[in-house]
Amino acid sequence: MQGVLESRVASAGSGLTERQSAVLEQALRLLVDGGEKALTTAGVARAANCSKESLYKWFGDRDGLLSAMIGYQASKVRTLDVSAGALDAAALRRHLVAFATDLLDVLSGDVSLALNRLAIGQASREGSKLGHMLQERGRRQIGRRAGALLEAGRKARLLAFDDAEEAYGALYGLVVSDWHLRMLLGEEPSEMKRSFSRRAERAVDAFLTLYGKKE
Amino acid sequence: MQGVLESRVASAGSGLTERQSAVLEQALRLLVDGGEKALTTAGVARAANCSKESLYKWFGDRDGLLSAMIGYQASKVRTLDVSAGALDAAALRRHLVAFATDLLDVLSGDVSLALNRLAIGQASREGSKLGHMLQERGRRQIGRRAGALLEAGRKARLLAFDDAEEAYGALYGLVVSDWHLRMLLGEEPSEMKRSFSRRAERAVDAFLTLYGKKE
DNA sequence: CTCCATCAGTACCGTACGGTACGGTTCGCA
DNA sequence: TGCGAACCGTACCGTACGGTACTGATGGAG
Repeated sequence: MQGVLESRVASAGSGLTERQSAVLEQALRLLVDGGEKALTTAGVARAANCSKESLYKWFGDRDGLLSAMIGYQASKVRTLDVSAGALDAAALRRHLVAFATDLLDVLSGDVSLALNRLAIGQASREGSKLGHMLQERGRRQIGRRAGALLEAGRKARLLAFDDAEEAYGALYGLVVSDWHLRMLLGEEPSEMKRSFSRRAERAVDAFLTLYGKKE
Repeated sequence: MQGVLESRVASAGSGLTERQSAVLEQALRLLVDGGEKALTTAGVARAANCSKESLYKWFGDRDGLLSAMIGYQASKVRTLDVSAGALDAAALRRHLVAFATDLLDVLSGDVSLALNRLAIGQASREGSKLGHMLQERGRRQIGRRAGALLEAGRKARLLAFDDAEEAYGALYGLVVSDWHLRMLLGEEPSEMKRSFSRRAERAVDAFLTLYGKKE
């Protein structure tokens, strides 16, 4: 009992035992390697050297396991906040390019693609609970970083926009375009990844053309 | 035998009998209503009043059925080509707005979302054959319309761009942003659809700011 | 040392699905 | 009228999965 408590404290604060986190790690690995079809309770139990009974005790249900996987992965990705230092045009551009590159890197990541595929596949049936989780934990998170960055740019009179949401949408669209969908559909991302930085710069330049304040 | 031949001729030229097209129609309906989980061979047979044996005879396999569904749906969507008349700035903008609105309408359609979800769910396992089909039959198609439109704009000295693919990517991103993904994840599109036309106009204005030739 | 909780491993159950086989029916054709 | 192909409806088979129950081992608490 006490042992469990210690482990729970030692974990990432997600209310998960180290053991449970390790199980989720293996489950994510299975999902990445073989898709949802490979994510069976027996498979997870075998891969993680635990019993199915424990799986059901910890996560209650297969859906509970999926939710826990999303929550666990989201808890691992920490988006560093923008340094609130004084901004000039060059620094803003650098920050925007860094944001764009990070965005492309995150979206093209193995685990991100696998979880998005999982949630999308689950979205048709009633609930789309996983979709909401991904949306809330993922987009909200990265949207906040972008929002803060854009707001800082406006405060420094380097950006001009009325609707921050619209500006963020334009930035996102210019950066990502249809690449995310193409990767979700299985297009090999190895070719793409090389041109990420160039793509990020081009997109940021276009964004600055649209929303940058000319002095 | 002859009857089959007649029916085949009478169909949309996809090499499909009317009966088979009707079956695919029911299959699409099942997929839209209940997702991939609801798309069972027995379910399709029941919904289409045909026997499972016929399903396997016509489509060979469950994957064959899925491929046939994508091909059938793609054959139904015909993208009207741009009228090659003389373009002025207003006409170009109108055409671009029409394209953007159509794009949003297509992407938010029931069947499109369901098929994309299906292909994405299938993408992790070996092949991603469905993903390639969707990519080829869907995006190529709509990309050609956009490409022709952009090229016409350049010929009329209304647009300026070096890389047509890049310009198309910018247009697509500005129009769609992350809405497609959000709809795929299950976000209710009823709210969104109302603002499609406004969104299309805003996106086209931004695109023209980026690539429009100032006179 | 004893008790008790937890957990791994496995066996088990019900169900549902993909795929096949078979009897009965319709319909074009000779 | 009789033949044969296509087809519907259904029954059937093997398998695989989600979920449960049981057994034995481990390890900490009193």
